[in-house]
Amino acid sequence: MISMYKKYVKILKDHAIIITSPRLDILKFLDEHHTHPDVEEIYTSLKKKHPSLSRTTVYNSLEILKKNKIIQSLTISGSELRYDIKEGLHHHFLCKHCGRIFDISITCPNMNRTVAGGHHVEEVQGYFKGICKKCQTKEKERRNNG
Amino acid sequence: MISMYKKYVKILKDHAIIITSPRLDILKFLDEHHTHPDVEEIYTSLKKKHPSLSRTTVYNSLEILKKNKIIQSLTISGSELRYDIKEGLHHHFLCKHCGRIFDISITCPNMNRTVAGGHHVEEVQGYFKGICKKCQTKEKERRNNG
DNA sequence: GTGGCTGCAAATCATTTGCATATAC
DNA sequence: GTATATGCAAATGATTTGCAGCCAC
Repeated sequence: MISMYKKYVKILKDHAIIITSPRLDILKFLDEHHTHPDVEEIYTSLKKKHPSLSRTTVYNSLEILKKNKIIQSLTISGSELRYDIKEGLHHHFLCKHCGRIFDISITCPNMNRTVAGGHHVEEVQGYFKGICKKCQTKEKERRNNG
Repeated sequence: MISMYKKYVKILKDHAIIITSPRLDILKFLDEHHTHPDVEEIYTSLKKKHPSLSRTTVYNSLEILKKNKIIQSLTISGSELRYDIKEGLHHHFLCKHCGRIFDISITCPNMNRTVAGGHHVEEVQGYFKGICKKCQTKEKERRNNG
């Protein structure tokens, strides 16, 4: 049981972060759900197993993981923050129809630059918005059948 | 006096948007302040000339200008929305030190694509974060003098 | 043992909503 | 004249803060 968490214990240890179950659970959740969940989704899902969990702890835990660059937050939705395990450089696509966020592997030489307009760049996020593959297909089917 | 607004009257007319003073004022403000202000800054500034102005109207006006693609909103700050007159494709840089947002003229062939990962792209925003030119200079001076 | 975390309740901040009045066309 | 915009106050929703008790080290 505990061994399932070995991977996440190591990540926290490597960053000298105190090991607590909320932190392990959140890390595990983000590692297993690459759907860019918001705080509410994470909270609701983990609350089932750990009824004493509070939203505050979710906020705090996400914050410390973010400060240690283990995860990142996305502002692409415009309302709530969404979270993502940081693995390799990738960008994001938001479907205006279904609201889902997808990883995009487009790379851009200019987007990896550490200097832009004379400013020192530490982070880059590319946000793409439109209609996702699945919603386009559904729309076509709707037109053909209707 | 009114002639100062001719340019903005035309923009609204061209988009078949009803002409009202809050809309003209907001458009003028954004055209003259390329600082990516938030609602509060716009509201506070215009309230001086038009004390009856309400925040709701600022929100409503920005919304209709955005729907007509005359302006765009940025989520780069992570808390409040910031607004920008839409003139040519450009991206944005947020200084983590002073909080200012700068336009970045970096272009990227891949970022203009209308298809990404099979999804249909309608909008693209590139967000860069780090330390701006001015804050870097200040920091250097501080080190040299201190 | 103790500093750092957790969890609750209350506070805050940006934004939205409902509705009466005013205004553009 | 009528549809639409404005402005106020109240509601909502995400996030933050203050603080008491608990747990990892």
